[in-house]
Amino acid sequence: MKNDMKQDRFANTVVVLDFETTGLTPNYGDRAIEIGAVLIEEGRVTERYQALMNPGMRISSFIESYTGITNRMLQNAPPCGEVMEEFTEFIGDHHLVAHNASFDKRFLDAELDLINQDYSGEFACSMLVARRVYQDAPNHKLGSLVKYRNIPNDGTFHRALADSEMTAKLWLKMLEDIEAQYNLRHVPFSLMQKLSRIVKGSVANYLSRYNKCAADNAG
DNA sequence: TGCCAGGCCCTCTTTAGGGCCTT
Repeated sequence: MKNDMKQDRFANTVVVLDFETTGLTPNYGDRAIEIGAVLIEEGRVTERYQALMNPGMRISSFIESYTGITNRMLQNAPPCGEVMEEFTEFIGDHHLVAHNASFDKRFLDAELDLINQDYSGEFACSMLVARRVYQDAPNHKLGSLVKYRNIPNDGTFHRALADSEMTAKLWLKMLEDIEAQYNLRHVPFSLMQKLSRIVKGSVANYLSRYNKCAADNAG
């Protein structure tokens, strides 16, 4: 715990990303059709990235209706490889956040594999943290959590940049809520990763120990 | 056109099953 606190005391810069895709799994040939991402630095969004990409196949009517992204819109979009090449520059070596991160990580890994690219940051999942921190929420879908915490939004959902902006606001709200509720000055990325993994009901216990450790370090 | 997954978590559990969440 002490090492975590030293390691990233000042490293809360993260890229929050969201993919729109042709389906649920790259293992069955699904591809990314849109990437949206924002960079959070010092508790605010400082940069944005959004791009449609042509997956080389027609997308289903379900996806057209779910995302509002049509085959026509993708017709003249650059190919996935071209966009992902550019996107790797955006993410750099930052840590990464996504809502249900295992989904976005699978697509990021699959698309980057195809162009022999990689990334060095670690993932954290806003959904898993929210399940711990907002146990009274009706459910932990992104839209529900945005409503639950009264996070301002323009009503756009299931588009990559809008969802990544929403996830970023949720992430910042969770940091704020955790800091206020557990009297913490700073909640580093690694602590958010840990919170998503501890068993239900032990958030308070874990943070109380974390607080004591912080006090010992200060002393 | 319609289908497909996987990690996490809870419980009526651990030699398992099913819901949640993402598109």
